Amino acid sequence: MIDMLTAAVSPLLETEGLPALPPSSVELVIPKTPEHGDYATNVAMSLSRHLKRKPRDIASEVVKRLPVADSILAKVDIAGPGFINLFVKPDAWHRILMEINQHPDGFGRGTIGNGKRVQVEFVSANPTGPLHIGHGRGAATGDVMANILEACGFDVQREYYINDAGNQMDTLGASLYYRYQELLGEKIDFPDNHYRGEYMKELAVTFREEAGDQYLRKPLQEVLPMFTKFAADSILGGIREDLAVFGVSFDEWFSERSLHEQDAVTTTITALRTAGHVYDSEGATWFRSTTFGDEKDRVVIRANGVSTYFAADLAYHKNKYDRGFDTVIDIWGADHHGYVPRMMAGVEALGRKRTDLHVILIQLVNLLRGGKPVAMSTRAGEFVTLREVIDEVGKDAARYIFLTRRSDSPLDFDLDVAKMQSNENPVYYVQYAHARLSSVFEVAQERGIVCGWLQGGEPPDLSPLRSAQEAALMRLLGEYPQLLTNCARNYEPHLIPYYLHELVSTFHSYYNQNRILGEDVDISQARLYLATAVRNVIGNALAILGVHAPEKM
RNA sequence: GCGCCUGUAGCUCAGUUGGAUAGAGCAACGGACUUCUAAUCCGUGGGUCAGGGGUUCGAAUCCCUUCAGGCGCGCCA
Repeated sequence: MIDMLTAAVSPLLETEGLPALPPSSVELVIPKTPEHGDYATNVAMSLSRHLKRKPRDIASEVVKRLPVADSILAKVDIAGPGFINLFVKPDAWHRILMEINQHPDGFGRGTIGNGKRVQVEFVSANPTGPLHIGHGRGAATGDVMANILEACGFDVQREYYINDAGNQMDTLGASLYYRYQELLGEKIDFPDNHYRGEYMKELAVTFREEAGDQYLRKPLQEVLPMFTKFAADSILGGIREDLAVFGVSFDEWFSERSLHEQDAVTTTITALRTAGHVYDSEGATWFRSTTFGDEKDRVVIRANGVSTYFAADLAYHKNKYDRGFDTVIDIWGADHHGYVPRMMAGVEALGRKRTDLHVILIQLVNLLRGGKPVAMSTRAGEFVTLREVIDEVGKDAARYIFLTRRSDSPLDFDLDVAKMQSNENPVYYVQYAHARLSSVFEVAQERGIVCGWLQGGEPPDLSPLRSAQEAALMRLLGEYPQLLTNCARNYEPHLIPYYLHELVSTFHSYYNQNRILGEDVDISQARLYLATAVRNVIGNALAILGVHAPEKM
């Protein structure tokens, strides 16, 4: 459709001596009211400024060049200030159905990625405690973003960055050490700035089971590395397990420590120094991030000779690009937003474009129960873990709810609503439609109705699909590929739940008013074919969300 | 003090990147199961798009400003 319009408009532009249209300026919109056609475009109006002509005149020029006669267009109108309204022949909708049902898994898969290599780095929680609910939102967003990019033809890698360097690791090891001593009856004044969560006590019990009492009263310095390793390994193991239960897996678990071990931090700083982006001052080494728009320069090596976390992050991002990724997506908590400008500056200093890095910020999750906030105190080490949430409401509901908001706006997550098997819960609404559709085919089979296309046979005669409701349904189905492209281009996975809701609601309405398995064989066949397509697209979209599409509920 | 984000129906939020009469869900009220799943559907009410100014054919969307809320501003990670 877009190609056709562009083809009609371009010659007009050439005669006026103007450059060809950028593709984005020919936009097809689905109007709100049916009188405005199946599609509409505002090209005429956006051109009017360049051409210095009235929009309606341009519109009629464009319309004259549209190949109405032998195309999928039934009618073209000019309306309002210069909208071009396009009415599509039913055949066009039928073609969409065939496209879907002949390649159910391929439908919606696009090629805009063109095999470009993209890395999505997400969760990356410090291995100092179990994942909490906020990490869950990041996990769902990252995983689905990766699914979307894959569907759009990108070559995607999922990575978890393990912050296993720095003094927080020593703190972790010491925390375990103190809990262990406590367990063996020592009187310990547990230090304030250490990890005091309940999980640390449990870890001490496990440690004792494996190591016995041999470390009782041993000096901390002597045994710390072992305690640190044990704690980090166990906690990371738990994180992996929780993520697996949540349906999230990674291609690569990248250790921060490995960067230090390869001297990557030093190498990166040297490279930046050679390029003139690093200087010494006040005994420290600085990265001149102000060159690239940051508000002040940043220390990379402190006066005491120790490199900063940011220095490691520079090395890490250099490493990512060295591994051949064209684009890198980082998913961070929104409280890190102040960190974005310096990271962008770093990326540019490393010789990449700003657009080679995209940071998705994840806002807070407010956990509610029955509309009331669940008290969470990180200071006391008490928080609701991701695992507890999954165990209570299930993976599907959790994933879906995490994705029903734009990631940069805060999310209220009500445990009671997520569990509710009712219309208050958006997950069931969508899943129910899939189950309902599945059930139709089951009944069809019981009645001996043959759906040949399901076994690779020809589609039935689709001409009975003529009603406005059917057209609306088919148009929505046809929108799905465009939706995925939008999600990928704007890094916005939340559009999928909204799309699904609209598709499913249109279907439920249709289902209530029309009998799919009716008296008339031809109508039944055509409607079953439509139902097949609806089920395919719902299943497809749910698969991208990582939410189960049930046959029965 | 500076910076980023947010402000849309009673509540929670969308709004296709500047388009036509601003949309959903929940909550409220009234209806629909002898039928392929009522976890559904149909209908009703509900708005100064935080306020003000500007840009233009056209603004919830872009610019300026005021107000309100959240977050961030370390040689921490």
